[in-house]
Amino acid sequence: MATGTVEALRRHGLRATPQRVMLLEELRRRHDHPSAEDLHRSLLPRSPTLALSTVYATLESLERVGLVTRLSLGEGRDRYDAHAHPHAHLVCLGCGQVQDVPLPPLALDPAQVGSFRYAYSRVVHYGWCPRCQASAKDIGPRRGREECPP
Amino acid sequence: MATGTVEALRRHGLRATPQRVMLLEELRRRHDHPSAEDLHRSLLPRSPTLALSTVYATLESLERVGLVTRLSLGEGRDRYDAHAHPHAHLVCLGCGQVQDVPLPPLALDPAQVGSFRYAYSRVVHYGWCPRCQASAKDIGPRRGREECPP
DNA sequence: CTGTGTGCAAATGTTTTGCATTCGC
DNA sequence: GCGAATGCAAAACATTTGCACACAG
Repeated sequence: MATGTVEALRRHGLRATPQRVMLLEELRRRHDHPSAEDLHRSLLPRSPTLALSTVYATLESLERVGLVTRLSLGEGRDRYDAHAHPHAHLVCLGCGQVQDVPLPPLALDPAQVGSFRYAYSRVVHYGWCPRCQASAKDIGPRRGREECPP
Repeated sequence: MATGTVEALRRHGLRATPQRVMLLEELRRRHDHPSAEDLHRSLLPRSPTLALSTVYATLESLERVGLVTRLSLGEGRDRYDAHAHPHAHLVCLGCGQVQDVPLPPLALDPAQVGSFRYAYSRVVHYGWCPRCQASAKDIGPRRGREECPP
């Protein structure tokens, strides 16, 4: 299993250090869109000298070559995702959990984009997960968002 | 012109303080999606004692009642938008400028959302503006993003 | 008058940076 | 061996918080 990861790194021109292999594997295994610190905490038992700044540096390298995507959802910290297939994200306004959902086809009118050279799009849906619907107002929205059209 | 702003604030249950009026007017006038500090810098000449923390507090109030939208585009600081009509954003990967574009119709399959209570969606398109296409590699991407499917 | 909003300073939390050492290739 | 990556400490930055005073309604 390490093999696939090592090859992926090399194929993208990155040196396969143990930290990078470990981090990419962890990120490919998880589907909860962890933050840099989440990843650091998860890996520390297995690799007690792993520095948080190395996690950041590694995530930056992986993002630069396209193996990882950074998500900024306005929670104060960024989340990371190593799942390649294009998808949208569904965020719970109560507890902040993020799950992957299929990407609706985006009919992007070239006229919209004007003279921009178009690269890609990101779609995020917001709503309330079952548990947060139940616990009603117990948990306030993370970083206030009550309505907001756009 | 101040009148419309004052009424908008009251209609949403907010006290119409000079700071709130000034800030909402500035934000409604601008189309460049300024950050809290951009706004503070713009307003300081007109209101020399305006505190940055007041800008943040005010933006939070305005966001809470839906008069303002906060955008987290992964630049390290958030941007704000007071234009109500639903729209998507088009971000230049070179210089970071953000413009409003029409929102493509999102065919959101209810099954996708599972048991979430759906609230709203955000769509961001990325690309290169004409000027950054020209100056090719002069300016690196803000906070590295070269490809990235999702 | 009452309670919310403001200004100021200090704290918080995340992400970045500088630099010596280690290690992949 | 060479250059890139790591670990550690310190810095930088945006944002939040605590609290006394001011002011909108």
